[in-house]
Amino acid sequence: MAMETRAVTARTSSENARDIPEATVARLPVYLRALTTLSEQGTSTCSSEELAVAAGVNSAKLRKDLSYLGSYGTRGVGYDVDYLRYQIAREIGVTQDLPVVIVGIGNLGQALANYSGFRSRGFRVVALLDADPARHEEVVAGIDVRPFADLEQIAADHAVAIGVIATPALAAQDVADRMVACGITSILNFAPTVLNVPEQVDVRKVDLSIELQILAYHEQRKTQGAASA
Amino acid sequence: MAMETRAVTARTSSENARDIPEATVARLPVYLRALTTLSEQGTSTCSSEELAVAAGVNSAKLRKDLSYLGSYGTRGVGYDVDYLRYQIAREIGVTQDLPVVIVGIGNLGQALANYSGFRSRGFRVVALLDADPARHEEVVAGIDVRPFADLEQIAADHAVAIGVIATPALAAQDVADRMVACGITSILNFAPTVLNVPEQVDVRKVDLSIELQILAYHEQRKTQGAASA
DNA sequence: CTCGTTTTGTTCTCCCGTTCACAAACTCCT
DNA sequence: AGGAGTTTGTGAACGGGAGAACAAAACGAG
Repeated sequence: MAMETRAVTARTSSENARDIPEATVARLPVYLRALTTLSEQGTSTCSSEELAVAAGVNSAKLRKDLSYLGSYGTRGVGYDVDYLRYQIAREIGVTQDLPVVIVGIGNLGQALANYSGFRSRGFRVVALLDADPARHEEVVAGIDVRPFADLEQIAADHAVAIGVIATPALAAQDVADRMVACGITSILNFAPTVLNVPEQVDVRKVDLSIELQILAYHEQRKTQGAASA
Repeated sequence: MAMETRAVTARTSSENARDIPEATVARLPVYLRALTTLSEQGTSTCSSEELAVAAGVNSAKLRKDLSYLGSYGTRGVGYDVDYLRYQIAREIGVTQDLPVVIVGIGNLGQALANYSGFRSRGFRVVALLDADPARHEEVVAGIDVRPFADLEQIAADHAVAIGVIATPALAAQDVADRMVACGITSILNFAPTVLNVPEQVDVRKVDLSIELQILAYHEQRKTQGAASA
């Protein structure tokens, strides 16, 4: 317990594994994307200011974020785009493709299966699962839709650690339980439900109507202000 | 400029419009959803502890969040589910449906158009737009797909304030510019790009591969730790 | 070789958000 | 009517992140 607060600073032989603030971790993928774009445009070097603009953040914040990874820049010059890109990809852990399963092949699940960004950004969809037998005939994005019962076999075969839930809200908790039982330790949840999982399992949720409602709140504030003016 | 920092605390006659912390605003929709679920289960009253569990947050945080809206609970008793639900919906501004346009009717756009959660949570999709003429024949979710050029007309007819971008990354900035020109002041962006908009326009972004990459980072940390143990 | 310029890496300060802990307030039972 | 038991609402301490500002380091000109 009390030990853990110190234990995280204890280093393995790699010495590379410092703990990176959560806010920084959430921005690293944004930097990675911006660097990829710069690289595709033929830029080989960039300053923190340029990269910050491309990523939509403050340059001081960008430099501080990068400093948690190490000193990969050159003072007076800037950063080598491809080198920094590789270092960030390595830090995130997407230098080779990670296997992912998608459960729930409705409209959203199909959209996710067809999303090319997964493949190009370090992930490989190894299976599509659905509880509805009527869907097991289908092929989506070149992948057979298989029964949900196959989850255990597939997870074991491909060493899957990441699962995506795109089912209706009512099914989501059951799916999550089965995923956890299969050894999946990271879940991306699109169903509008709070998932109950063991502490060691990471869950991130994406809720479309929540995002819209946040916008609606600010929208209301704006128009209210305009009405009184 | 400098005036604005004080201006927000100036109250209109309603006196209800204090400024709510951004972190709280982001959680209000979660509480709203939890209250709806409780209401559908026939629960008429709940304590902060019960609601906190349903929403997946700490009960102290929940109470503090609600305190920004006013005192809608009863000490020693708890909260009236339907009453609190209405108060939160009113604060967010979703007591009546808000019109929304979706641009980009690919896989993701179709999934969004078919998503029933929009309608049930305070939004109404009034138009689907796509730049590809081949799609203008189609009907998705009972709504005609129309040319992107119709945006201005539709935005004016329905007083649309919220736009959803589900186009490829390259088109997103152009779409955003056109939306802003049409008077849209809130944008939900699914394209993997940083959007450049005037300060008064709110943008929220949802990036699927970024979410996965954040999970990948923690996944890597977990398995690295396991390897050394 | 030295000086000026550029840009990184880091320190310091401030602010927002979270959490604890407790007083105020309401209900119910006797 | 009064006291015991709950539960809300909030004051205060705490931790983390954001941004400004600066020192250290690299490069280039002369």
